[in-house]
Amino acid sequence: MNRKIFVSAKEVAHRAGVSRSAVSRTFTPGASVSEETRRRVVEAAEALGYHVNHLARGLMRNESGIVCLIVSELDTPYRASLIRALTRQLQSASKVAMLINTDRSDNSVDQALRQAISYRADASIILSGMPDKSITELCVKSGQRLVLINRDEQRDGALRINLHDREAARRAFIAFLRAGCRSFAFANSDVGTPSLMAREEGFRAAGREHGFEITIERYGPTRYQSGVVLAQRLLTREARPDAIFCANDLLACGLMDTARHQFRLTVPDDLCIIGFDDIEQSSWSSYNLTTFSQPVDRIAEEAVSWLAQPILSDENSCKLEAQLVWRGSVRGG
Amino acid sequence: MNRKIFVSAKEVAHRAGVSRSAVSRTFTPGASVSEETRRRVVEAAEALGYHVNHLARGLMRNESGIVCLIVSELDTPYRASLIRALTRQLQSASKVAMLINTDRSDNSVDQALRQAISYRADASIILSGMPDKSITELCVKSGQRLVLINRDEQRDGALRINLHDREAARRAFIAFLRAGCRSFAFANSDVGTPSLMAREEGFRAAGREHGFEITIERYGPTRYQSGVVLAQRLLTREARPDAIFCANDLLACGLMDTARHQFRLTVPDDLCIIGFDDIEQSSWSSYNLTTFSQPVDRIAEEAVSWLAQPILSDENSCKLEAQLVWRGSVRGG
DNA sequence: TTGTACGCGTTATCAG
DNA sequence: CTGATAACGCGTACAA
Repeated sequence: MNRKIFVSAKEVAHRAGVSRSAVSRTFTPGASVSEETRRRVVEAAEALGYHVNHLARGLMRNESGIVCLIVSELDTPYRASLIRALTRQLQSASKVAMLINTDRSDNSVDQALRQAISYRADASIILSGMPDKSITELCVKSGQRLVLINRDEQRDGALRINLHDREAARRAFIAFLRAGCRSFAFANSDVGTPSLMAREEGFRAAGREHGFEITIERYGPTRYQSGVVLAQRLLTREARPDAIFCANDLLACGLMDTARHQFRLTVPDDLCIIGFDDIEQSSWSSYNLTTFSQPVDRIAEEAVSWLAQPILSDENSCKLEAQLVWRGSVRGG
Repeated sequence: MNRKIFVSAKEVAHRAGVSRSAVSRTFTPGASVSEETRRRVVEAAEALGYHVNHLARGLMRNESGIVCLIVSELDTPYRASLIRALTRQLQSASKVAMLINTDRSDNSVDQALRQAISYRADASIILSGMPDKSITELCVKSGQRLVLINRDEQRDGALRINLHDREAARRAFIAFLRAGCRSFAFANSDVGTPSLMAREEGFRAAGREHGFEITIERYGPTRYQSGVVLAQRLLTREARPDAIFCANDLLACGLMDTARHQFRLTVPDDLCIIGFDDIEQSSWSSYNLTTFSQPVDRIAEEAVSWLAQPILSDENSCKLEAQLVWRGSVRGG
């Protein structure tokens, strides 16, 4: 089981009739080796099936090439597409992703970061939860880079990537208003993530400014089933809303399905809906959901390019815009 | 950028006033250390923020604890849920997942396996594509474990996990027959993965046995949009099918949406549909799709528990059943 | 139980 | 350009 017998540089050197250093240099970009030596080394390596030991190299160079992705509920469409974008970008930057699955508890995020430290990861990217301050400080002090995506809290030395959630919420309200809606609601989970709350507050604020009170309902995790429950709560109210902004697309799908199949409402005639994330399902013709797109490629790009740069300042924040994707769940457009 | 300053066992030893091996023993389960020494070491480690260097440990023990997950299109619902199940199981087994994203080319799978070798991964789990035989042989020879999920090809020393695709296809046909369908079609992508082809052939064979000729259509990647195209091709035929078995749920969703919204058909009255995978969306009320469930937890369990066992034989194959999940897209039930 | 000494596979350094 | 040698941080055989 633990009897692994990988071929080492020593064996390659022996076969090629050169020193170990020559082998090392052959596989180190920018090192000076004669064409002849390189040829012989490469030939021997090929024949033996030699591959540089990244564990040992990382030990020496003090740079493992590993970047930890810390995430919960990674089977959720938005998370999955973000992970895909990140792994791709990391690979182009000659890094490799280590994936750590957490549950919603902050404790498990701490545990994940310890794992990252143990593997001497060059960086950690946190997509879910929020680790304890002491642990992030340890990371930064140890020279590990830290990226926080859609987590709002401030952490010295970390890069924070966020969306303009409030602005988006405001635009959602305006869109509803233009569609002639007069009774507004916000459907949220009870998770309370900063970005989710920012959408809620932005929407409420926009309503207030125009003299409307927003009905707010929160329930469960940020998933389809919660959307079902939220629909049942919101659509049985005395003053039934004719416009619902959902904290994300999964909630919106659940809510839309329930509005149609259980309450026999027509979208967008009886009810306008806007979501958030622009997951693939939102473009499916059963939903055709107007929503805000998370620029996952941009997010991944920002994160990875920041990792490649030398550290500039303690306070590093990156705000990206969420673009409104017009589809058929809002009148007008 | 590469100035990392993690605390080492040496520093902990110094602070605790013991030797470096005492520190090592403290963090090695089953080693003999006195209670007093352990206490002092742990205290010092805590204060300094020490974490065992898994790179160095892996180098010594010849066991990195890393397991590579090689996958393409990881933002697809089925893949994402499988990855989630695998990472969870791996973590419970004190292993960690390294995620490598490939495109559909076999070349990129080879590249991924080289990466796995470089990091001295204890094992590689392949979810997409098929690597070259020479490379898999190198893995096995080097003592790296290999798991192939839903890839049919035979590889010495590797564990193959497969589903009873043919059986499932047969049951799908019987279900259609009982529902009173008389004109059958199979909607496939043109990817040609063994498991996809097995479903196609199993369905065709079942049809033949009952004296029916199956219409087969193939198009594009195994995704929603291909389902749209397949619907357009199948539903404009002179003899329109009243039963379509789709190679997977994504195709089924695209096909169902198109049948309803573009062709104004009612499911299951005008058209019965069965999918494969039981992705979350299939249970959404817009689809309510009858389908076969991929037992992702079982698959992950089989894979990870095999990794923990000593190698038993060269030929290791595991066949799992795909359970039929009855919903509303087939009459009767 | 504890400490010393060595080896794991690399790369960086330095003399040739 | 090349080869010898010293690290890197850890586990462990061995002696105390």
